[in-house]
Amino acid sequence: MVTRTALERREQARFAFEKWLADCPGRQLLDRIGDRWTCLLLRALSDEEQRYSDLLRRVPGVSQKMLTQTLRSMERDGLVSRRITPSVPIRVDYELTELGHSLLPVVDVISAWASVHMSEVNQAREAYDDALQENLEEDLRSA
Amino acid sequence: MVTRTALERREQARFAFEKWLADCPGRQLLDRIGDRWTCLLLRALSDEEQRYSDLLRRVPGVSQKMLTQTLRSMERDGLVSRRITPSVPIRVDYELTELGHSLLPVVDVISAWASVHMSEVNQAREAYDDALQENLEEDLRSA
DNA sequence: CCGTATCCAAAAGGATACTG
DNA sequence: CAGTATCCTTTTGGATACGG
Repeated sequence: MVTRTALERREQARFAFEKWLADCPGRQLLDRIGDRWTCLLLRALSDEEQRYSDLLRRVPGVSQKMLTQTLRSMERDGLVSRRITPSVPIRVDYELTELGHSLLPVVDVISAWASVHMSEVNQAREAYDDALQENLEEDLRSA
Repeated sequence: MVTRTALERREQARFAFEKWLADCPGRQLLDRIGDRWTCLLLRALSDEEQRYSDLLRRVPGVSQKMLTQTLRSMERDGLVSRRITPSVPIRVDYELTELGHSLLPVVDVISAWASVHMSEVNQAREAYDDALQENLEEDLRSA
């Protein structure tokens, strides 16, 4: 019989769960587009290919590090293609692949829901925070 | 003339950008559903209301802390409603609001794209990593 | 021009123990 | 039963400096 400590069993269970989670396709996609820049880059590249320096200017606030990192992982996942022109100075263009294009409708659906309903969310948020505030003050008075 | 240091100007620019980013509805929604548990909970609650302890069991791997935290922020944002039955022992049920329900088609679109295309993404990923590995070995040989 | 490398701060999230 | 509180690790992403 194999002896296992509680820790080992937990590690094992956790590993199995992580595996299950990684297999859930929707979760994987959210890991992919849920970060700070991927969606913005998809949009920035939706119409035409762009060179690195243009993206750096067109996407407000992105740092060189994050631009490179995000573009690399998008390339790795087959969402963009990277074309190098070894001129002087060097020029690199990024373009959405077919797979990348197929993702645009999805982000459109997300944006559409957001532009319709996000105000409701923000209202709910304010109402919730106000109510919380009231309760706090009430607690203070009764104390 | 107002004198400002470079640091102040950067802070200012950054603040303005954060504001712009916060105003982008799509980005806000991704911040909302892009976390580890929100989508899973939306699905778990899609059919019928569930009590806290059921959710804890039905959603594999979620901790008490994250369940409570996620449920709270969903409630704050008007996606779920919370009903307390002060019996002994106490009972708390969570139910999707109308707003929460309206989000289900969105996560369906995400899941749909994922179940169709995620295998392509994984293939691209492997191909990319393999190519990278080949290059590494080549570099070693030439060294 | 197009990156890489390094360091660092903030945030997310898990483990565990405790409470009304 | 339904949480809170605390501690800790991991991940994310920004700032800065340097390189081909």
